Amino acid sequence: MKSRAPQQRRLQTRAKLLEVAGQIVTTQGYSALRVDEVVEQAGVAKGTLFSHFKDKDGLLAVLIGAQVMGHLDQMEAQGVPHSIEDITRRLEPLLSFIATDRVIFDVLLRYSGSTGAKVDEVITAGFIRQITLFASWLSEMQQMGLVRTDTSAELLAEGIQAFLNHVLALWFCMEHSNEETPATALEPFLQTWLRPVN
Amino acid sequence: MKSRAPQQRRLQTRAKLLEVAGQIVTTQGYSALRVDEVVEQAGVAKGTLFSHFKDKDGLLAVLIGAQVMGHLDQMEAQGVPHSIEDITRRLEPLLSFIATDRVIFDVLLRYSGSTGAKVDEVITAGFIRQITLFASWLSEMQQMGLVRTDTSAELLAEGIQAFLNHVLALWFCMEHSNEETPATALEPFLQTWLRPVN
DNA sequence: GAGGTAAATTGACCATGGTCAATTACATAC
DNA sequence: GTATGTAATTGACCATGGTCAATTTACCTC
Repeated sequence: MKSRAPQQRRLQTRAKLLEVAGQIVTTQGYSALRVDEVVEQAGVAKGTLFSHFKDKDGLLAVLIGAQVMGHLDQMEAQGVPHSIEDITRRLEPLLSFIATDRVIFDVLLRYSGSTGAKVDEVITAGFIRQITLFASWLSEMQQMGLVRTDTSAELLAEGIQAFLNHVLALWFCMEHSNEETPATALEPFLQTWLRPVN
Repeated sequence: MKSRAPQQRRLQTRAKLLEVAGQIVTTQGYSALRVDEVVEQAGVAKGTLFSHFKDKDGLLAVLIGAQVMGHLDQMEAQGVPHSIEDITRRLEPLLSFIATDRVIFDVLLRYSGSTGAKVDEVITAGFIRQITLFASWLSEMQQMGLVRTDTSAELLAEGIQAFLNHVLALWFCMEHSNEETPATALEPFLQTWLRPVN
């Protein structure tokens, strides 16, 4: 059960890997990231990468998690939405980010569950934070009579999550030649899900 | 635009591939299926498999699609549900099937969208049928006052789909040591989503 | 039944993620 | 400083899905 703290060398290696991977991602996109390219540019062996991250998705999860956290910061800073459409507006940047690349969606979905233990993972932490944020919004909006009160804010928050994933899944299956965005597809679901009863 | 009908030889090869693959799946499960094993047991070259199916998922999709169709037959045969809990009961077998293996869920999710064109694919056809079935249930239940009428049956049907995927995604992320099943997790969402408005 | 043509199949080859026994670098005790 | 144990890293190797130019097979026409 005892384990020493990691040495600086290890921290540097990890930082280098993330730096290189981040750079590749920003210039070429998530789906263009190759393990071989990362380790080559980072100047380490392949095995090293996999001693730092469980697998390629684990590396991606850290990068994606950071982006998601940034979006959550933005969302949180804007305060409680004034209406249901306002929720859609708040969600729009995050939705657009995920919609840019299927692998983002895949990684998020894979790590998404775990609304419970194992908070150590970045993605998991992001999801917990997201659900918590939604729930706090909804709780306040319930008190203001803006959303239904016959169901707990937590369940409503989870439902939003479900609809987010739904519209994104559809998004990736379609040719979206039209100007439809995931956010606009989300709106009717949120209305029906959250609108106050009578 | 002209193209001849496939020869018997081709149909036989395809049937053989599906037969072998189906057998492997039933004895070892979907996630244990290997392309090399299939082609070896089918007595054909690797390239042949990929001339019949776009990729490994394409092969899996045919097998999974058949199973899904079977479940839809069952569901349809039972007639319109008498209540919201009844919907959950109808859904339970399908849900359990998907819950047995992550790759089933992944394949279904990948091909799930396409509520539109390209009906040729098995999975797509299954999804369209599923949504249609849900919608017809809900339409009838609306008339009987069993589910809310302030939203179209089609949107409600899509929402059920979203919740199905949601509880399944959670299912695969958790250690389900407890006796919780995807179906029981689904119930509260369906209640909140469908319950008539006062 | 010869020749031509398109369908069907082949299998060597590639791309890519991931493994693990062996090796090197570091820290700590003496 | 030297020994010793552990952390960190290495890179040859493997597993597996997928490609495609070349080859074989079936069909059609004269």
